[in-house]
Amino acid sequence: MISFEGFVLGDGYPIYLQIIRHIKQGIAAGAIGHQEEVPSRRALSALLGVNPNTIQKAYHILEEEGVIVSRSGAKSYTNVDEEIVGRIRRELLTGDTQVWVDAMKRLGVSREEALRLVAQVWEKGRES
Amino acid sequence: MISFEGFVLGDGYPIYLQIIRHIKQGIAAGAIGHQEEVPSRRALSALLGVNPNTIQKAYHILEEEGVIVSRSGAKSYTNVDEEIVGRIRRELLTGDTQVWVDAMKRLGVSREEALRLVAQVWEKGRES
DNA sequence: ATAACTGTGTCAGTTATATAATACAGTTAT
DNA sequence: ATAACTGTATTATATAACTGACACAGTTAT
Repeated sequence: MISFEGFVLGDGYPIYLQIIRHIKQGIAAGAIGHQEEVPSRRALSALLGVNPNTIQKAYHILEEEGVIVSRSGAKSYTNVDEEIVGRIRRELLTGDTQVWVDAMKRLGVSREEALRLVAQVWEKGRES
Repeated sequence: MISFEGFVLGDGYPIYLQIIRHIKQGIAAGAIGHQEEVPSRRALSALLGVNPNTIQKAYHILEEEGVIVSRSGAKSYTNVDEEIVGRIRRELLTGDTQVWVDAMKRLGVSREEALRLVAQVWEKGRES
């Protein structure tokens, strides 16, 4: 069963996208495997304190991307093969890094400064 | 006069926030100085193809933060002193880096892997 | 003074996100 | 079989972001 322990809703970013990201992160990190049970729409909506429709929206998109499989009436499960893990990992890892690097460049930060900044911020991690 | 050359609107992120960010980035990078002319609401709205109200929203927030000064009827100018530059630079630089580092940690990436990834992505820069 | 700009404000309408209240049909354990 | 779950769908409502169309007053160059 996929865990949402430690998951807290942020603001300024759509909830359904946060849920999609959380599951993709779990898959990319190897914490979520193949044929793993996904919390039901109602259970997760109750846990997070959001509307079932919001969960359904997230799950529907994940299904379109081939990450989970739903059968009407039955529980939903992850569908994780090598191709999907690779795709998600590239999407998250390279995507996030590219965004950050572009931001640093626009701020006029050199590569060396940027690397130093990372090393500095990495230590006092407030998460994970 | 503040330049919006090379500025392209992204999607999935509020336009007024993109405008605020663009100006703050210019200030943090040193490209925008003190008492510099800001494009009028109407001129920038025409340039970007968005509604004047959206520009007004961005400028209003920047004024509340003390970054620009507007006098009814006259042109608007930047207001950039040492304190403001420092505040903006910390806000963007540390903020962005923290977000990215947290994301990497959630993806189970080690500090060394992350630094290697940065070095790799830095080269083939698609911007700036 | 007057024309062309400037900032500021309001009102109505659209779209996306999220909520709320249901309903219906398929599955699964008992 | 039946109860308790599941996924799926519909309708209505609220709010934020954005658009569109104005109006009014202050500034500035001529």
